[in-house]
Amino acid sequence: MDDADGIKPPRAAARIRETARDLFYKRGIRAVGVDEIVAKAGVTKPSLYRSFSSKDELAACYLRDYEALFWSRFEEAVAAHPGDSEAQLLLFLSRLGERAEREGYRGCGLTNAVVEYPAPGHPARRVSEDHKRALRMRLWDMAAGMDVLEPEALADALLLLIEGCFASGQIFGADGPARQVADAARRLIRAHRQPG
Amino acid sequence: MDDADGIKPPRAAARIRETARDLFYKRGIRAVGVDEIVAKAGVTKPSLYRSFSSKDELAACYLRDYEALFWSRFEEAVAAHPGDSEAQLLLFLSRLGERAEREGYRGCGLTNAVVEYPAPGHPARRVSEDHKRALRMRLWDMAAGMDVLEPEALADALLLLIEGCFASGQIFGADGPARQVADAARRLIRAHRQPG
DNA sequence: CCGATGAAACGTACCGGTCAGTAACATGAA
DNA sequence: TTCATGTTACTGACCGGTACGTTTCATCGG
Repeated sequence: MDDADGIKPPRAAARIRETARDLFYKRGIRAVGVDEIVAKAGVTKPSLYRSFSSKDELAACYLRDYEALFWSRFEEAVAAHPGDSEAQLLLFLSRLGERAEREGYRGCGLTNAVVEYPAPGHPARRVSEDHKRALRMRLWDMAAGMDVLEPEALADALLLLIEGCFASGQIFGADGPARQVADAARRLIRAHRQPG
Repeated sequence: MDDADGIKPPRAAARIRETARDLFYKRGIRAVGVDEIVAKAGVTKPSLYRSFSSKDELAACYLRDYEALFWSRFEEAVAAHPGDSEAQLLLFLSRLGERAEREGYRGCGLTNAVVEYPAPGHPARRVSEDHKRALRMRLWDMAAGMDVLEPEALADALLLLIEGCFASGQIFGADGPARQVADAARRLIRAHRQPG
């Protein structure tokens, strides 16, 4: 038995995924080697390559997991204010602003992957780009329900604030600009209810 | 004579700096090895290490060069509208928005370096953090001259837009949210002239 | 003019270590 | 048995970094 409580440890692939998620997020994908992943996961390299065809594929898997986490947070805020897309977004942003000021915050794993892998078509980049396009469309839908004059422009401006929060959070840490994200969004939404 | 036109080619250190700037910006610092830099620069590795104590130091040098380029663009916009900090900033942002949509745009080299090097105290990260703090203070000064109620909050919100433009430009390319940065800033400034 | 000298800049060849990835085989449980 | 996993050892390429020999050239005394 591998565990004193009699609880079976996760299978190798699952342990690798969890470990990769932690290491890739905290230190970056390129900075972490597969040897360290398998060592920290308590598995071996062949086990990794039995479940993932390459490190790039493992990175893509990490990003898909990360995206699922992102949407779960997003939908949680949406569910808290049914039918009120402005309140939904502001709740999401206020929570994001809090997270971005916490120690160890490293921004958005998907955005970071785009920075780490500029080559078009890279598996990791592809996952990230798809996600960002989906987020943009989702914001567009939400902005359309906010009674503003140019919902498309507002949605894009909100996306700029969000990405700015990701970046600023990991640059400045506490007491940085990230805390302004929800307030800035609120003012921006209001401004978009007036012409020009 | 080394050149048919009688023009002496740049010395090794200068060629290395130019080559490193291109490669580091386009592909990322971690992704580029010193072998490739010296090969493309037409020099050899010992020449690199005679001028730079390490790759990290070369990266820091690249970022200092990058910062100089950033400020030159910034001050150019400032000089175009003496005494009008709002016009100064909006000009800078409209130009930034244009650049961010161009092919090959890779965001801000300094922000990218923070993503690539999360470890505190890393030479590259230190240059980037210092720069971002300086930019934040500069924006704070400019916002103070915009006749708004909370210049500090406005400055931080503008910084979020700027960082969002850096990120979105390299994620979406053309027709992305980055083009909204100047317009969003204009609305945000106006919104900060009203209470709440 | 001459050849010697020293210093700076440069290149050849190499170091140990780490990278991602694999082959062959052993173990242990269902 | 079957099947997931671990063990060991390995590959070839690449990593950042360096010991050491070579070229270049200005400056000298004579």
